[in-house]
Amino acid sequence: MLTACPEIVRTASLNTLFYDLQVLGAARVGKRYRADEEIYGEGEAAEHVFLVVSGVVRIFSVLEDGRRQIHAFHFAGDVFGIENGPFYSQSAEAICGADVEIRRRATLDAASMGDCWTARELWLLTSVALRRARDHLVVLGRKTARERVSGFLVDMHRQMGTEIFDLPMSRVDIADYLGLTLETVSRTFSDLQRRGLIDVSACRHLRLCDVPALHRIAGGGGTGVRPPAGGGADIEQIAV
Amino acid sequence: MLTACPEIVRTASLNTLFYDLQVLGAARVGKRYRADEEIYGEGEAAEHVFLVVSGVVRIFSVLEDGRRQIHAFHFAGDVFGIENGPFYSQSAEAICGADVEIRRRATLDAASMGDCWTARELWLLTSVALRRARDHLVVLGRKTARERVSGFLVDMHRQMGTEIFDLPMSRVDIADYLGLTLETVSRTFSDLQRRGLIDVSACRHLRLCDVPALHRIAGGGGTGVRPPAGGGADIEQIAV
DNA sequence: CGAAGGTTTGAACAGGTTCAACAGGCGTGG
DNA sequence: CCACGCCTGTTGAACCTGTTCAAACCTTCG
Repeated sequence: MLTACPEIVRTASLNTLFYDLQVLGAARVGKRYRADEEIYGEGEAAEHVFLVVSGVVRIFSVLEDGRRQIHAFHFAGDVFGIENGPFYSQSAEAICGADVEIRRRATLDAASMGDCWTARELWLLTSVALRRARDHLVVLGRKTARERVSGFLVDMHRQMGTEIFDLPMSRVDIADYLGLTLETVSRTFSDLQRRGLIDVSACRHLRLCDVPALHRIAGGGGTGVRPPAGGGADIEQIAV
Repeated sequence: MLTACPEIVRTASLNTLFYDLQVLGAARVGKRYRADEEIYGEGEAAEHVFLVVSGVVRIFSVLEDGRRQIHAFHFAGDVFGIENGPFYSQSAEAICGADVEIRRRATLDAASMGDCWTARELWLLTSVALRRARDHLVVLGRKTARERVSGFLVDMHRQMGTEIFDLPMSRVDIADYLGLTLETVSRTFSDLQRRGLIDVSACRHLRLCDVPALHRIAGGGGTGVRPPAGGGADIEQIAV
């Protein structure tokens, strides 16, 4: 830990990849984005990678007729914008005011060519994104509105670390993330409140009164089925 | 190209990663799976990686109550079963009789530690899987039954390379892949046939009469929106 | 204080599901 | 060789979840 470089330490605590780049002497650029400001658009040349320092970022695709699917929300410490091909395959926008560290992708590419550790770090980040995307596939393909919203709240709880928190995103964002309409999301919130599972004091301000119950409603494990503790050779008997 | 080792050449034509492992002297194991046979189950120790040589494999998750979501179908030349963590996060089964090459994951791990090229190959494979998963997210989250089925047929067309082909998977598999019920898939097939877009002679045997129309119905690009040819700085104006 | 955007709620509607019956193909066995 | 049964797929009808359209309700910010 290089105490001579406090900025490095701060970044290091957020993400290993950016720490590596720091050590390798990559030029450091930070930028503040305002709410709803575009960070990059689908199809643009993928020349940078990003690290959320504060705030929240949404990654999404839009169809010709305007239908939008949000793939992921990224919070402080999350890296996004890693691409293997020449173009960004999704768009990214800040949801609220957000500080973002930016690095040249060329630097990263070069680093990963010469340093297996960096290459494996890239792989790890992509693997985690893939696992999440597949969990999300199960949600969008097979879960009901109530299950989706409950699972989303459990995820937010895990992210925030507390039962009481403010949602950084609007009902529309949640709807576009969960493959629903904003009305259905709103109705489901009201329903969960009526059942005493949550407490919506100011539409963005939530209190989860019964996380285990929400977890149960979400079905399985927040999103998708997690492997049971302690190996799983006996799982074969459960599988269809 | 080592003509002295014909097996290597064959494998090389299918996949770079497995070729690398071959060169590195990894023990070669192949296995034939029967239809519906499990290859691995979610939660099992992830000790192998697989390459489809012939046949088709489905990757999926199952919820407690039996709801199933198929994440992907893998055809000849596709690698599957690559995991970053200790356990498989999905299950895999052969859809029809399938020949599969199997390699020890430990070998791959060792290779990727010492050889950046292998590490980057792993990253590439995971990146492609991620891009596909995200395209699939848009389909499951935002598309209608007709769009899903049309997009699926276009994808199969791309995979098979011809307008006439046999579907390797059942209606249930297609439904679980597209987040629909088998009845809806069947009805949509009938509907597309009535409109003269496809010709279903024997329930598995298809002829796509109008691929461009199917592509159009699918909305955007088979699945998801592909970047336009030749850069895309001007895309910013299209993005929401 | 007033306007504007985000949210809630209501009522009608529709796409897809569910349950159920039927059809066709294929392998088995008489 | 044909009959039977099983499995897969198709079709029908009722139903339901979530959507759509519309109005009212905050609440926040200028």
